[in-house]
Amino acid sequence: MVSRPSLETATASDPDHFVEPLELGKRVKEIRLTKGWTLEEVSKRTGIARSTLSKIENDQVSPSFAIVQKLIGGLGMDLPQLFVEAQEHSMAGRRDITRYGEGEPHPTATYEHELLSYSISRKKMVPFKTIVRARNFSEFKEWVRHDGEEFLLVLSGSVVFYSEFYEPVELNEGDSVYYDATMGHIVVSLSPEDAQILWVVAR
Amino acid sequence: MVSRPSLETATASDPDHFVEPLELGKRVKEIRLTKGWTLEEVSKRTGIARSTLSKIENDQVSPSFAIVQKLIGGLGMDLPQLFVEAQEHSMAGRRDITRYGEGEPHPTATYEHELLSYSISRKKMVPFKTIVRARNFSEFKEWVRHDGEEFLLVLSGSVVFYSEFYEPVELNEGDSVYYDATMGHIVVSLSPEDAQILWVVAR
DNA sequence: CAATAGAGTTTATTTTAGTAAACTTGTGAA
DNA sequence: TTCACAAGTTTACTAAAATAAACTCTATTG
Repeated sequence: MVSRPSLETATASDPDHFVEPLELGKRVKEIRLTKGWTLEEVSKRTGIARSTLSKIENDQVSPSFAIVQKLIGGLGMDLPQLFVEAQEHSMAGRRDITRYGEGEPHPTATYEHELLSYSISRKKMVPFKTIVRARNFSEFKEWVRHDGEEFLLVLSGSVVFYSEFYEPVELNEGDSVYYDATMGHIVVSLSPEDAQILWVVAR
Repeated sequence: MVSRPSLETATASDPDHFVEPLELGKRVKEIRLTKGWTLEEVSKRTGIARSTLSKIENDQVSPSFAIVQKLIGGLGMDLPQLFVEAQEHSMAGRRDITRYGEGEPHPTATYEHELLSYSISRKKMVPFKTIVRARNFSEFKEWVRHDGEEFLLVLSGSVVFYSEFYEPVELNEGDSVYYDATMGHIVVSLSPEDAQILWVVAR
């Protein structure tokens, strides 16, 4: 038999377009073994030949997208799961306390932010308390706008919440609003003292 | 020339393993045009032949995973982006105000929850205010435990925050804690009046 | 209105993925 | 030990993807 080049060889011969192999095979095998399935069982579930599955697990082929889709169906997982590294979540069993007034300060011209739980990175939410210095819509050059969703709770004082597609609305102590942060949004104080709010952002 | 079956035909002949085609081609073309690139430019960037790109965009082939990886690199996108339907996020341009005391009540023996922003579903975070009725660790049968991460802010009164892997800690008004919610966690009031806290959960 | 060139498609061919069947390896029963 | 067979790998082959080159279509220019 004429030996065919292995995947590795083929890839190495084309270094310009080498991409992190993503260890697809390893990942698939891992999932299969976790569920205690044999190649034959996965073959029945997916309609992919046993031999093909073996090659995929050993990185002897670069499966076509059609095959990858069958795999996903058969292994009962969604696409991101297959590729995104089995990232043990960074929060595992952790907690982070922030005492009153001891957050990380982030002052700006219009807002005075105090970042809470700043010692844990890579978390799903970012909570911060903000003293709203701004009194006027015009103090902002532009709508504030960013990815994700935002929750706002008025802790003290009262504010006006401006948002791109809605009329401005007054919010008093204890009122809250949940909104799409890609929509322009701006908050100004209405009370004599600067209002204080809690903000939580999630991407 | 002998005509070869189209992708559609091939798929249709194997209905058992038919999966949503995911309109990969459409998606790739969309991205390419957005960036104002020609097939030739993408070819140079990815190392994939112009003809192959054309076929991918027109769903005439089911590209191999190696090709998909090159595509991702060349188009400057990550994998999920390529596959996850350009899902208009459900929050698009929306906001939801909850006035003080007007959330959706959810009383339990130990906690009295008031769900905020309950009219928007499928959001990234779930915020609620809770009056902590419990005074004692023993009022709970089991650790409370669920997926995701949780942020807690004490709005009034003082509490003790018990968590599975840490010593109990006293939290007073304005203190906050961010933690992994899969770790057992329980809160009890310490002050004469029931403490009130804000909770935000993200999955 | 040729002639040229840019962008995309199709053809013809090579290369690689996908499969059935043969083979290997390991395990346990008789 | 030998037989059976179950799980996985490799072989030999077929089907399909990947490519270069030829082609089509538009738009532009002299």
